Amino acid sequence: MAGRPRGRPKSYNPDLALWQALETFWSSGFAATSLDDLSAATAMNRPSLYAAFGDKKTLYLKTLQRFASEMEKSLAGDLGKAGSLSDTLRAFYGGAIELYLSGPEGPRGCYVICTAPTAAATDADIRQALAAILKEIDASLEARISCAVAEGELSQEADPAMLARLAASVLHSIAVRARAGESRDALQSLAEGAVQLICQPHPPASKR
Amino acid sequence: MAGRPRGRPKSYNPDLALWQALETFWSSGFAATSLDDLSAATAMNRPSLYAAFGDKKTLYLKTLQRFASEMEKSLAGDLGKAGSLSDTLRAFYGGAIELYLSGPEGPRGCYVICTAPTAAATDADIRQALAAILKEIDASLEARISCAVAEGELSQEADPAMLARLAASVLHSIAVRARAGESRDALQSLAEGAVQLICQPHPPASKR
DNA sequence: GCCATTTTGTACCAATTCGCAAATAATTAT
DNA sequence: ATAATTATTTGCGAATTGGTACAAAATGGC
Repeated sequence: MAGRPRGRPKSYNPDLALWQALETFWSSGFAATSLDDLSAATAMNRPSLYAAFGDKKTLYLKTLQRFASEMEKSLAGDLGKAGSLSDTLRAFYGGAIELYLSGPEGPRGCYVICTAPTAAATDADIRQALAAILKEIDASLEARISCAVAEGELSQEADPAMLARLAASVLHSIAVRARAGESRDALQSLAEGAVQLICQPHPPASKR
Repeated sequence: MAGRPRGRPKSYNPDLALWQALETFWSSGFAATSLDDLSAATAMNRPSLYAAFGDKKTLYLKTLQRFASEMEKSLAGDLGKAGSLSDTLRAFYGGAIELYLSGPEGPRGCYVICTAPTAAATDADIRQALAAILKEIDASLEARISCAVAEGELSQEADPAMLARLAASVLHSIAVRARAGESRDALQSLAEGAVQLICQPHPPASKR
């Protein structure tokens, strides 16, 4: 049962509020988002925000973790399904493009790629969080591509780690291009080009 | 001769000051950089800054243009030299990596890719400037790759516009990865992988 | 009913933000 | 020299910033 904790009940849903904060940062980035903005978006007053999530930077780091965990779920879903590598990658890119174009006030790209780098140069914690997420993307793709090599879908000569990092690179670029206003068609075409280049039967990128 | 303009002479060098402002934005991004920071970096007091470059956003836009024009010079240099496409691309990526890792206080990635997207979602002017610069990178690479196709270095089946956008995508990713702290080795290896994938003799990415 | 506990709401703080007005300084033109 | 022109300096001011102190409110335990 667990019952209620003890004192006055929270008037907000922590998971929801965290996501609302994330969306606010997503629009304006870390520095340009004020505590007033966050307070308005979450319908929590400042002291509640502070008590629940710590200071602004701590809250931002928590939204990065939250996005990473949502992304992980989605990655596992897209990359985990049965099907050819090319179809899997198409679904992967397709889902990302839809997400990146789905902002309530226009396209906004990837939350992490488009907001964290700015703050990463001067803040080691944010830099580390960004690096961890990039690594996770690389690793998820590498796992799926290794699989394709093992099953003979890709040549044994193919280098899964390298191909994964290249595939991730196109994702990063799509993230930025979406926020810059590129059309869905242009993004989808870029993704398709990446799929064809990566999934070709005779890979040129021999291990060095 | 042109002589001196008329009144009191400027005590600053506009080109230098613009670059100093750019470097300041490069470290902290648009929103986190204050006019005091800019004033200190340029050794200009606030009203002089304002008179010379307009308000903060206008100044930022001018630094984006400045970076784009420097980049254009550098691109023309790297991509314009004689040599195989693969060597040309190696030089292109190599130069970018050195620049991205060369920050006075640690690696800072690409100025445009790592600072403009954050502000681009809410500011149409910045978004437009970003889009223009992305387009310019694509176009420069496409010109060089078209050349390679015309000279038979790449198959006639190759799609220069697509390959250019893929090559640019890897550049964008390197820009972000550098700021996230990836090692020079990792970045160079990624670049080499991109070169090999793009410059293979039998391209799979047929035009659609 | 009364106390302990937790959250909320209001108000406030010191510091910083961007932008500008007005006076001062340095130069050229006449 | 004097006027005209341009840049710099000082200092302001209204607004916003991130963060907190303190009292009021809402719950559970007894």
